[in-house]
Amino acid sequence: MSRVDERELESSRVATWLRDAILDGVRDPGSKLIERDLAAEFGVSRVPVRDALKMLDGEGLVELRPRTWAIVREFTAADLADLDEVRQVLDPMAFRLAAERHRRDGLELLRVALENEQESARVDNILVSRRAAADFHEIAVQLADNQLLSDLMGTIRSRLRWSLVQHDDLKHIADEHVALYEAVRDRDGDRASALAFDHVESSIRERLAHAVAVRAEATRTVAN
Amino acid sequence: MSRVDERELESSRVATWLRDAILDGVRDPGSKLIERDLAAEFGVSRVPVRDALKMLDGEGLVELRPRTWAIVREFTAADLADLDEVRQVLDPMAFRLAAERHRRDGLELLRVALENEQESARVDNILVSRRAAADFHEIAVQLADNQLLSDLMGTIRSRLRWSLVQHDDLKHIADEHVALYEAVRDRDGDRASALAFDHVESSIRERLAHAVAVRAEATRTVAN
DNA sequence: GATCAACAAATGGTATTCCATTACTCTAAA
DNA sequence: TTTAGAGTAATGGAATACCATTTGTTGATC
Repeated sequence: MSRVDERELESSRVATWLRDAILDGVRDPGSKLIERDLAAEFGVSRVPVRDALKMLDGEGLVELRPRTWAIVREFTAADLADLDEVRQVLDPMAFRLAAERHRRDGLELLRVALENEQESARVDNILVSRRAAADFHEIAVQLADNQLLSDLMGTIRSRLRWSLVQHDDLKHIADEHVALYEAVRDRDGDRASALAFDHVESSIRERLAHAVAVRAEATRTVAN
Repeated sequence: MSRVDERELESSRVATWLRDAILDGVRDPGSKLIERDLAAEFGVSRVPVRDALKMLDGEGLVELRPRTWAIVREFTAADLADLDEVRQVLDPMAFRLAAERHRRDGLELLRVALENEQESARVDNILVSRRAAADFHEIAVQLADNQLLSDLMGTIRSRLRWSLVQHDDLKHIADEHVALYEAVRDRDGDRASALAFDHVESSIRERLAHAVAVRAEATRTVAN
């Protein structure tokens, strides 16, 4: 039942394994990623590991320097700011197009994801809610029906997932998603676009508040 | 003098070779890319060829299906439309940020690229002018000082280069670049953004006109 | 004549091996 | 004690070999 799909490539499995390890914090930013070690650890040869590292490099999760070991990408505040700026143009575009172009079955998928998100946010199931929120975004991008946009979003997906760990006002996010859904459903591109912009702005504000809270907590701890 | 840099990776050289072959039309869209053949043709083993195909897959120039041969990506009208839509949000963003953040030495680079473009457009040097126009865009993206934006633009650079082959009103492009440069120089983000949007729109119109002209020509030829 | 099955050829995925380059360490000299 | 340098270990890049999967073709059957 839970047996792995033999058709999936080893390199993809290694990539998934490594990606989760990095995003779950098992591998520290800046730490070495040595092909031979990873290969031995995962039980494959170096070739699929190389391929996997290439993929993660494309996603921006690892830094692949020529002729020396790769390292886990260190995300800085500047990286987060860059991501926010890009989202501020791509998310409105995605939701505008989704509103203008969605078909009935696609809208239904969006609705289901939204319901999952609301329900899990209501009962404070952080992991499921985060996942559903990510699904909501992803489905909206699909509805936009622009393959290049989907590809670009795919390359920043891991970064996004990483940035989401930074804050967690799930109910607030779910509420904004409700408004976004309604704009898409009503085929109101302008409203969807504006809401998406606001959504990014509010997530930026929330992250800042979160960072301040963490810093205050740290200061308090030091003081004691 | 023109001796190759031995420090550059073999895979990068293969990628450059293949990329140029595809963009120059030496390899037809849809044609097979067989690792063994490419390796023999370029005189290396399959390994760097595999790596190169991975890179070009990331750039959207080749389609890499699992367990069977890769093919040269076939660009459709839909692909061009997708590219235009993405440019309509990323280009304004890039020029707005470039206007707001540029430093003196960066602006100087932009000015030099612009002068090259104007001069070569004046004497109808198509190749140099296209190259300079591409440089102008690329430098502007650098001035925007957003690493993620640079990366995303990098992934669509090959597509852009491909789409540029479709039209060639060089002087018109150069004129619009002059206006863009002035907005950037004046640190007028709003104007730069609006001009960039118009710039994309006019390039879309021009391509359409070009396509219509080509089709009319074809019809005339058939009629004779 | 069309269709499907089986076999053969071709192809990409992976493992193994070797090599050039890089990073580390230890020693000796200032 | 610090620093420069040589020697050594470690690492990624590339070549080669082998295997599983896919594709193309041929022939038999309906």
